[in-house]
Amino acid sequence: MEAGVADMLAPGGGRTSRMITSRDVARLAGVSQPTVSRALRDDPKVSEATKQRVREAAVALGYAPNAIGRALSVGRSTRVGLVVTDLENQFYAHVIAPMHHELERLGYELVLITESSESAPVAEHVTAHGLCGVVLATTTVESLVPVRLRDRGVPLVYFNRTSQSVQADSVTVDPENGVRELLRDAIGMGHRRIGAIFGPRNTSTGEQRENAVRAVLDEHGLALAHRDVRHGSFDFRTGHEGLRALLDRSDPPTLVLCGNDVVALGALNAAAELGVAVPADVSIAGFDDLPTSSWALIRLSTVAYDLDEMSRDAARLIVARVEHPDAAPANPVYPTQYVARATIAAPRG
Amino acid sequence: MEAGVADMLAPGGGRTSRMITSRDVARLAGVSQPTVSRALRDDPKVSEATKQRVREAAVALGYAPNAIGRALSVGRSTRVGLVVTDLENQFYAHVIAPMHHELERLGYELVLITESSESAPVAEHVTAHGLCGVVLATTTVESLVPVRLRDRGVPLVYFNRTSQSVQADSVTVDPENGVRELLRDAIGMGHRRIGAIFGPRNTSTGEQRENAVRAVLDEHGLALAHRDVRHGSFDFRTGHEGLRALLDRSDPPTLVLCGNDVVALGALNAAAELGVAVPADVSIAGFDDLPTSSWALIRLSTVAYDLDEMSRDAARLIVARVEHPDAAPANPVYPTQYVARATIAAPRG
DNA sequence: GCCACGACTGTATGCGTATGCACAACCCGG
DNA sequence: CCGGGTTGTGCATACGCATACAGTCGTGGC
Repeated sequence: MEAGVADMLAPGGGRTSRMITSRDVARLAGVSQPTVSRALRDDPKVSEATKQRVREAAVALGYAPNAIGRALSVGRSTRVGLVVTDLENQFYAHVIAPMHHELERLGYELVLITESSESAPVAEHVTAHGLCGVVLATTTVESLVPVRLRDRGVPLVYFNRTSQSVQADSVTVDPENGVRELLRDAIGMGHRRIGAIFGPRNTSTGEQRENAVRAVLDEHGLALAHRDVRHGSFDFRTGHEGLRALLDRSDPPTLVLCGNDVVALGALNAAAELGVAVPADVSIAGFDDLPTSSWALIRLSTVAYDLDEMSRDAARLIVARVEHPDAAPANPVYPTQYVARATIAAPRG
Repeated sequence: MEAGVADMLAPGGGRTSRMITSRDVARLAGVSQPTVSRALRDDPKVSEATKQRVREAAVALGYAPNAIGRALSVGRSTRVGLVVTDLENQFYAHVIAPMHHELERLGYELVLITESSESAPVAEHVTAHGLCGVVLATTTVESLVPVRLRDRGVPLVYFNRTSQSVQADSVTVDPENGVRELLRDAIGMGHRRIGAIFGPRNTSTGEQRENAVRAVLDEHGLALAHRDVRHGSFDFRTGHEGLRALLDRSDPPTLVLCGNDVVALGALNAAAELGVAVPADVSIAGFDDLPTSSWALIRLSTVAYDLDEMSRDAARLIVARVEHPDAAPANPVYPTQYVARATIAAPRG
């Protein structure tokens, strides 16, 4: 709280001191600036003795090469953008963390971009921020963002999305196995009246999960009643409002499938507010298996896949694409499994 | 799934096309490059007519000024680093989101830095990434990071931390009021045996909250028994293991205060696993009031403050410091209130 | 013993933008 | 009608780094 001690430096808040450049290192090492550049990048054309001298000088001065200068010089940066909708959404935390880590390991940086309603800005971010590539974790099917990017020749990878119009690397999950296991279990328990709170209709992830559910139900001779399905965003509120709407009727579904775990968490909490017991009165299922879903207070039955690996792979793919623009696109698909916990049980009666 | 349609572009993955520069715009608008630069930055020395022409040309070409070039030219970037420990920690999601948004609004970018165990890298990140300033949301009291940064003249703001040695802007919360309200309530309900799972001993936030608790307890003639207090990180695991340890005894505390909400969530879930009822068997309190804490399934009684505003202010402060290095430091403090929910009730017996 | 060649290192230059300065055009008052 | 000021624009250059190219050695082969 108290300031007290007279600090020994200038009082006025530090003027930002001049940067230490490769030229400073060059002067100290007694070589030219380009030699420093080459030595520190371990160019074989520089003698070992010189490298040693340069390295010592660099350490002595606390020199670190300036990424700005380098980016300008080589014509591209080492910064990849990650486009998301909502940074507060739990889901994204678990893609940002591994992706950030992997990119750092590869010598790249992660730049967060939140997609505002308009589509133009995203493409401009790229030039403005000098991005070398973009991971799209949010685009709706008909979005113009990917075509804009492709038009500008910006390397691109889809995260949990695909597109017919723009061919590119992608990482996606195949919901089928998990959904099949889940429904086999649930239907075996006696669930017939099944509802759903799906994600956005205009995203390939949303569509894909919805299609998987409908297909598997069909195999069992079941179908979703139109009045038992809701659509919305992949967020808490969608699940929260969605479940209230589904239960606000005389004959609600006995099992509600949610577009993802965050939606399911919204639904779970809505049930708690309504005094509706889960799974005694309704069963609820999620998709993603976020860490929160395994909490003792939650115990959400859900469809799991390796989100960490998927996020790291996305990082690897965008880097590979940036460094080898002409390589064949890679489109790994991650399998899913059903994780049975405590939110699905046999229906009443 | 199928590739099908022959795409009309080159098959080999796009070569990244040449960037559109201010010179291109200049050519199209029939002016010189510097004029473009001035016009787009709305320099009053450029005539309105010229500005108009330049703007049109820029739009026509889809030009966006290149941040790299600009940064190199002006000698500093518009990128501020945020140093955190763990990107998966819920808490940080709620500081990153508002901070990112505010920085963007101010024309700056957010760069995430996870503090690895070593302290040296952070300082090097600054030069390497060309950061113009840093927000430290993680530093332990004795860390060398702030002094290193200050030595290099890097603008700095402490987030939820303070330091005696390095004077700088900061945003901090004052736990006192919230803690006092909480304890008045709890002690009024009959709690006497009170335990705590505090955060790290070597952070000012941890210390400060601990001190506040001890001081207020003292006012009531109470004290923490040494065996009833645990220390750890501000994470789920600390709360989870901490509560198990505290309850693994014949005479456990009736109320456990947690260093923050994430710790409290860990404790809450540990209780659920142990079959210990909250608040019937133990009461539990948090600190931060994260969105999750107000879920119907959680209903955590906690100490609240305006984390959004605090995060935005941190963004504003670092920008102000970067732009006016000699201004007097600002050290806003955010007040706290107790939010009574469902995890604190009168103890048994 | 001379030339060709390899191994290093220095020189010159470019990346995209911003800015100090020079310069041109114009306006207005005297 | 001319000079000084004002306004608008171009020119030259700098930022830090990387790289093509030129140069300088020294060495080995014949």
